[in-house]
This record gives sequence, C-alpha cells and structure tokens, in this order.
Amino acid sequence: MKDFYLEILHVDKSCGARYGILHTSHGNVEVPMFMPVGTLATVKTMSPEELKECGAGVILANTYHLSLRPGEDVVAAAGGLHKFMNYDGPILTDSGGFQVFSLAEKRKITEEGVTFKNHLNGAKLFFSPERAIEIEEKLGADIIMSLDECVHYPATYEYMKNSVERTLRWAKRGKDAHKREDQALFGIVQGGEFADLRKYCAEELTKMDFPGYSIGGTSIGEPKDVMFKMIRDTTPYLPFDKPRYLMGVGSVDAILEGITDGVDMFDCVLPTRIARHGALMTSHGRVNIRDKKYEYDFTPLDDNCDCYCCKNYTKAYLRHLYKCDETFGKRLLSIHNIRFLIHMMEEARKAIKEDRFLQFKEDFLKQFASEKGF
RNA sequence: GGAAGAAUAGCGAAGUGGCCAAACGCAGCUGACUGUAAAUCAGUUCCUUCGGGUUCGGUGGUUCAAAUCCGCCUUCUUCCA
Repeated sequence: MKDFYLEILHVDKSCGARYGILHTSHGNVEVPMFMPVGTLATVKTMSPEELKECGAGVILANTYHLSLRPGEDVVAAAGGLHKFMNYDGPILTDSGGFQVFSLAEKRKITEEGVTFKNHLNGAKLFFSPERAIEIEEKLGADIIMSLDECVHYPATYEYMKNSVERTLRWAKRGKDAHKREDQALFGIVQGGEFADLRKYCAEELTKMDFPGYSIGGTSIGEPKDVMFKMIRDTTPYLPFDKPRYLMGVGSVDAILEGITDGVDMFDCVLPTRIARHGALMTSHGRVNIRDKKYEYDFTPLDDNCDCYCCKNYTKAYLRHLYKCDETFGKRLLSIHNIRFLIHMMEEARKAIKEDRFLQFKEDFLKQFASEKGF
C-alpha cells in the first residue's frame, strides 16, 4: 500500500473529533469529510466540475451496480473509473455489501459468498469476497471495500454473531485476494447494536491490519440513539492513525455525532436523493421546495449558502422547475444539498482545529433546527 | 329554420337503475427517503360536530331506489338548409 495514509494534524481537546489530511493516489483531502455518492459512476444530475465547485473530494461508486452495467471490463478498458467518468479526484467503491441489505429478497448468502438474482433481469450474479475485489481492482478506485453483510435491523444476537464471524472471514479472504498496490482496502465493522460484537469485529479487523476501517450496518432503519451507540461502541477499538469511515450516514445530526466520536469519512445518498425529491437542507432547517408558500418567493434557498444554486436562483424559480419536473431543478437542488454538507464539514474542520467542535455542533444543530429525518 | 349528439369533482375521463361520494389519469396538497432496484414511493383532494349531509348542466317527473329512465329548459359540438 503506497501513497495512502491519514495524516492526523489535530484532535479536538474537548472530544474525539480529529482533523487531518487523507493522502491518496488521486490527491489529498481534508477530513472529516462528506463523500457524495455516484453509484453508477455519476452523482445523479451533477457533473464532475460541479462536484469540484461544491468542494467534493472523494466520491463513491458501486461495485455491484457497475459490474452489471456497463460491466467492469468496460470500465477497465476505458482506463479505469477516473478516466471513464472524467473525475480525477479520489474515488471509493463500495463492495456490494450494501446490496446484500437493500436487495435482500433477491439474494442468498452462503459461506462462499452472495448469489444475487440481479435487479435488472433476474440473472444470477455471484459475489464472493474475492470476486468483489477482482471487480474493484478492474474499476480502479483509490479506496475499496471488503465484501461484507450489511445485516438488517433488528437482528438476533445469534444471527449477528454468525454474520460477524463470516464478514471477518470474508474480509480476510478479500485482503488475501487484493493485489493492487495503489488501492486502499478497508475492512468493515459489523455487529449491529451489540457492543461486544462491535468491539470484537473491530479488534479482529485491526489484527488484519487494513489501511482503513469502515463502520457498517448503520442508517438502515435503526433509531438515532442506537446508531450513535453503535458508533461509540466501535471507534474506541479502531487504530488511531487509520481513517474511519461511517458508511451511509448523511443526516446532519448523525454526521456531527460521528465526528465527535472520531469518524473521518461519511457518505450518503440522502442529500442528492432528497434534493431530487424536493427537500433541501438549509442553515435554517428543512425546506420543501414544492410548498406553495414559495410560489412568489424570489429569495435564495439559503442566504448563508455560497453554492451556484443559491448565488443565482430563487426559491420561486426552483419551485417552478420542481413542479415541472425539469432536470435542471434537480441538478440545482443537488448542488445545493451537496454544498451544504460539504460546507458544514469545512466549518467542522475549522472548529476542530480551534478546539471548539462541541460548541460548533451545538450551535449548528440549534440553527439547523432538525425536526425529523435529516 | 331543421337533425343528431353531448353536458360527471380543479382539469381530462369512466360509469348508463341499487355494490356510486362516483374508477382511472393529470394537477394540487402531505409525508417518507441515510454504503442509490429511488427523476422514487405512500397517503390525500365535495361538506361534516364523523352520526351524517349535499353532489354528476337546470328543473319537474317515473321508481322502494336515479349520475344512469322520461318531459321541458339552458349551453356546447357536428351535420342539413
């Protein structure tokens, strides 16, 4: 593993929040950071230029989905994901472990791996830990994930224990199969809500010595306090000097909670998905742009936001585009939500460096006035 | 001047004696969305003190029962002069 490491530059004196720089083969990015999700090698409706303008560093893509379309060989022939999608920043691929959860009715798990009946035409698609790595090597992302089982919540202790053991075996198999030196392979901590399993999984993965660790099995329908406990039950058992990635978490309060406990990386479809559905994160809380009250509102979405959308367009116009189902509206709203979270991270990093993260978190949440959801 | 046809909720459009407060689509409104089967999905749109009450151009009938059958009126469309 070359060119990949986390340089921790400061730890907030009041909590576990850390500020640092993640070095990758496609550039360095500051942490804690938010990573937009571009499952099919595109963050829906947004161009790479727009992502950069929003301040995006790492973006995600998905192994399961790209192996189906266009197929990893196409991406490899294109010269890898970076060239294929024209993004020269760092890219992370998820392994397909989340699809074990989200496509639960369409798959079967065995010790060997996961057999999907793919969601497009029902054809059989087999993912073993080795196969996931093989695809991820062809896709060529900078950071790649081990194949894991993202277990449904709630699960019995019995089920979770067996699943964790298997996910650990899969992690080992994936690590043994991984050959590319320019990719950082992360292990994923599972264990659900069971503190001892989280600890066990984190410690066993640490023994395998991965360049980074993910916290998985979160944001799958569990209550917020359960999620927060899962984080607290995990981070203490991860090596201090390696990046920690909380998978699939994108609500404002959960991100801030994760940072408090020493998480460095977050990703989520939430900002882009809800943007396409007309819901926006703003410094004053949630805005549903379809609301009639914005019909004649010619002010920006968020007067504290510096994004392309807020600098140039009004709520009345955004509402109009949304009502007419115009693509440009979804794009502008996606830009805003992505920028909102990335900007929040910029402010969070600043606060950590100044040892005032807890105060920042309190103030931010107060102003954001999160009522439900994000 | 004559003939035929049509009028249904915000719009379009089913329904042609009881199972109709009335399908369906659109539009509107409300939710949901967290490692993207999601440009998606769910609920809802006459009034209501939730018992019920008023609706299907208007009006008067037939019937135990009418959006549905009959008379008249109004408006619209097409055709013939």
